[in-house]
Formats: sequence, C-alpha cells, structure tokens
Amino acid sequence: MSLPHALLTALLERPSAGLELARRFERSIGFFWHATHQQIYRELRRLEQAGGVEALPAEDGRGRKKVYRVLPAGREELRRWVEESQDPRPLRDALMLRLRAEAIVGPTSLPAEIRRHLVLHRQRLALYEEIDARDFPPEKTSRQARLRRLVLQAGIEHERRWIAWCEQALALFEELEQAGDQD
Amino acid sequence: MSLPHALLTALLERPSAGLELARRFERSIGFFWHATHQQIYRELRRLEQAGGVEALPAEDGRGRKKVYRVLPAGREELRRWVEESQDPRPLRDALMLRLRAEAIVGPTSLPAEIRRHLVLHRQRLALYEEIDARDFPPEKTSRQARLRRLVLQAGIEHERRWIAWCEQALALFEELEQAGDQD
DNA sequence: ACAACCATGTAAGTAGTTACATGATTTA
DNA sequence: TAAATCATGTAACTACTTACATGGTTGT
Repeated sequence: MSLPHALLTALLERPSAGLELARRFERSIGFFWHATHQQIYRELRRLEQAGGVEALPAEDGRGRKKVYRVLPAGREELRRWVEESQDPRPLRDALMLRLRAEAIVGPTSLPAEIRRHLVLHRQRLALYEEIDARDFPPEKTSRQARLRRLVLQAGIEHERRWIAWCEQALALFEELEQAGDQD
Repeated sequence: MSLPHALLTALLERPSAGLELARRFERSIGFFWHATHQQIYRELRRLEQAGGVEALPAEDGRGRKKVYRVLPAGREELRRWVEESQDPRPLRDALMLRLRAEAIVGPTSLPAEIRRHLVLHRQRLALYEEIDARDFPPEKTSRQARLRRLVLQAGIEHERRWIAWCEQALALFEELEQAGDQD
C-alpha cells in the first residue's frame, strides 16, 4: 500500500490536482513508484474520503480541476508509514527468467534484446545524471536536498549495475558463440 | 505475464507437481520471480487447458498428486517469449519513497529500519554466495551452467548494491544528526 | 483411530492495467 | 464554431495476496 503514501509525499511537496500529480510522477517520484492517472485519481478520492487530504473549494463536477492538499491526519499517517517495519520486496525481473529459459531452449535472439536493454539503461542513466547535476549543485546542502539526492543516487547505481550486467552478459554470449563455432 | 513462462522453464528443468514447484521456487527461480502455491496451481491448470503442459496419468481428485510435464507447444511458446521485445520494468522500491517522505516529515526512526534492511540484504547475499560456490565450481563450464551463473551474479550484484547504499544512507543520517546537534 | 503432514483447491479482496467516455477550457 | 487540449472519470480485466477448506497419506 505505497501509492497513497507516495501521493501524500508529493502533495506535501506541493498541493496539486490529479493530472498535475500524474505529470510530476513521470519525472520524479514515478522513477521509484510508477502510477497511471487512473490509479492516481482513484487513490485521491480514497484519501479524501479517509480524511488524509482535502480538495480546495471549487465547483465540482466532471472536467473541473480539483486541487488537493494534505490534512494533519494525512501527514501523521505518512509519518507512521515511514517508521513502519516493511521487508524489502524480493527482486522481480523478467529478463532473469528469460535468460534462465534461454539456457534450456536456446540459443535464441536474446542477445539482441539485451543490447536493446543496454541502450535503454544508458539513456535512463543519462537522464538521472542530468537531474543530479541540475537539482543538486554542491552548494545545496539542506537536509532535504541531501536525502533526496540519496534517493537519486540509488537510481543511478541501479542503472549502472544493469549496464555492467548487460555488458557482462553480451561478452559471455559472444564467447559462447565462438566456442560453439569450433565444434 | 511471466509466471506461466517461469513454470514452463522450471518444468523443463524437471517435471514436477504443484507443491514441489512451489518449494523449488523458494530456493531458485523464486529469487527472481516469487509466486505462492495458489498462483502456481492456478497457472498450471491454465497451462494444461491451453495445451502447454500435460498432467501425467493418475486418478485425479482433490489431494492427489499431479505431475506435469511440458508439451512441444509449451516449449515453443517459451521460446517465443524469450525472444519477445519487453521493456525493462521501472524500478519500484518503497524504501526510496519512505526516504523521500522522511525528508519532509522527518526526522524519524527510519535509520533503524535501514539497519534492519542492511542485515537482511547481507543474509541474502550470503545465501547467494553459498549457492554460487556450491552449484558453480570452476570446472563446471557448460553453456547452461554459465548462463545460470550469470543470473545468480545479477542477484549477487543486486544485494551488494543495496548493502552499499544502506551503509551510505546510515553514514549520511549520522552526519546529519551530528550537524543537527550543533544547532 | 488419530495426529501430522502432503497436496490441491476455493473465495474474497487489493492493486495495477488498458481502453474508453465525458465535460471544460483554450485557440485557430 | 470547430478542433485541440486539459481534466476527471468509468468499466472491465488481469495479477497478486490472504485466509481458509478439503481430501489423501504416513506414522504412532
């Protein structure tokens, strides 16, 4: 149950309407917890009903912008959730499954797919590094900025690790192919 | 839709019944794609109906063991899936969200939670390294063994990265706390 | 005969995805 | 005034989770 808490965090950072949240998700919080606009609207209504957020006064109805802000109860709930004990989710990666399957049904064209992933991870890394340079200049050293940078660092390390792994995988496939040619 | 393909892979490695698959998942494929026994039974029935696997002849009925094996159509489907183009899933990590929330509602007891995660990641790393030493001795160099080791290496690197990140996070919190004391 | 365990299964609920619908506002 | 875009919403579906139910086998 993390999406409502992601929304509370985003709304504490800045009160917003649903679509604006959806767009902000695409370029910051969503890097670590993706959500579609349908999910976001549904959760915002639930949060409002639970008293965690309120919509700023406006004539309601379909198509009318509704700006939400966090209520004290929502802030308290977020704090409670941050301190909660939650085990890390196990790794879940389809590419690992596919590699294991390829070990049995292969050889296949999986190396081409790994090359494609390598490009995507490099692009994502470049994006993160750009954000890092733009949002966290050396002189900015507030508690909040340093903690947010720590989150971004996790993303950067994540991408670097996958880039290294893809390269290692491609090297192995090349070696296996050459060994296979000699048979 | 990866679970049916994970099951096809496991069944190609060795024909099994549902509960046996569930147990094997807990100590190998499940490291990369977790599933409960309810999910596994359901998917096995679907796979059987779709003609991807067959149950070995046995009187059926509740409580009777049903051993499944992969049919040619299942093997073909697995191969097709391995070669399919699939974008990498975006990173999804609640601890990152919690850290970002703590930057706003903190200070909290989140560092204690990070220490707890650190212990869990170290345990998981030790388990992976044990499996690596046991299942992949230097002399074992078949194509299948080398590819399966590559999968395990991804798990090992994953755990090492989180261990390093947790240590970095704890160091930062300590530094922030000392700086705070001086105010 | 009973307990412990093996094996499969049902039911209900939550979370996430995909496709589509509808009203309001801006702009050409 | 028509098209494009903004903004919110509905509906149907799939995947996953949690709790519980039921029958079969083995050991004492």
